[in-house]
Amino acid sequence: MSDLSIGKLSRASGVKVPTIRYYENIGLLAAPPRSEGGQRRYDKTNVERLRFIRHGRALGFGLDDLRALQELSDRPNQSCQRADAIASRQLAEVERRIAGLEAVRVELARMLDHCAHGEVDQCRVIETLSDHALCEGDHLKIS
Amino acid sequence: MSDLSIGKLSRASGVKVPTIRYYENIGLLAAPPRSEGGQRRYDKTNVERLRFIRHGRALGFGLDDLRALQELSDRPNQSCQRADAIASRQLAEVERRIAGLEAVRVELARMLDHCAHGEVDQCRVIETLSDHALCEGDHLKIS
DNA sequence: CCTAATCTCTCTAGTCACTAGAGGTTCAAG
DNA sequence: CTTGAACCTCTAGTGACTAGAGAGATTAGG
Repeated sequence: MSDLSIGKLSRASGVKVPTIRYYENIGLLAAPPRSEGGQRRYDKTNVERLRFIRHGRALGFGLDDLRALQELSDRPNQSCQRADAIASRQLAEVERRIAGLEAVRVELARMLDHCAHGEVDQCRVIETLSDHALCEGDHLKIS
Repeated sequence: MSDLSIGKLSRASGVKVPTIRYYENIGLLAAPPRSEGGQRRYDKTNVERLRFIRHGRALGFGLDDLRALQELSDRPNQSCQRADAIASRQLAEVERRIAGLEAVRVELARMLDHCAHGEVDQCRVIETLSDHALCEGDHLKIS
């Protein structure tokens, strides 16, 4: 019930209208019923669903991961094997990212501090970023 | 000096061969001199440069940011204003990401724990990700 | 010096996750 | 019942690559 147009769904979920249609296209969001004239009519469950996607995306999950996670939540009472696989893969990835971001956070903070009373040649971001030390956890997305 | 082929540069920097050519195409890496037969010949400074790009990318900087940062490092002794702007924007973004990932890390860990002896309906990752509380810092890339 | 294996060249097209625009139709407020 | 906002489909463009075809260059071994 509560019959939302795509525009209202967009405002409620924070996902842009064309993006919602795109998600439908690629099968990430189920095609909703249509009005007489052919316009999409959603119910509130879609708001939840899109928020989930939005936050997941913002945190770096791929659409495939989100699709998998959604499927799991659609039929619970299954054995957890698949969920477990997805989750532990994601956990490792998330931890790796946190570590990398933490390193950069420190460096950016230092840079801002130096910059507050100096010149660019005080800034170590470039050095820091070309530093080979960062390569340890080098199963990065970027080859 | 030290005359690297594109393949050697690739191995030394960790950036794939086609990606190096792509960076040249879009003007992120200067076009190097060529051999008699027309092959690219690099020197060691390019290794540094590509490492910088690689790490920056892996940590979420866009190519435009990296281009800007590079330009700054090419002519230091400038005022730090621009570098500062880039850096503080990135710092805010990085901190926001860390916070979000931290929340997800906790949820994934809990999920794995539940999954260890249970069913999918115990899993709260989806709830967590659709939670509106995450919306506070809502200047997310994903609109 | 010659050959074979390995690189490298350019170019086009594909990927992911959108985003923008054209050109046309439907809905809902007044 | 009109009018203007919102909706429809479709194609094409974005960023940051990645893959493949087909042709030419380089280098190590014999």
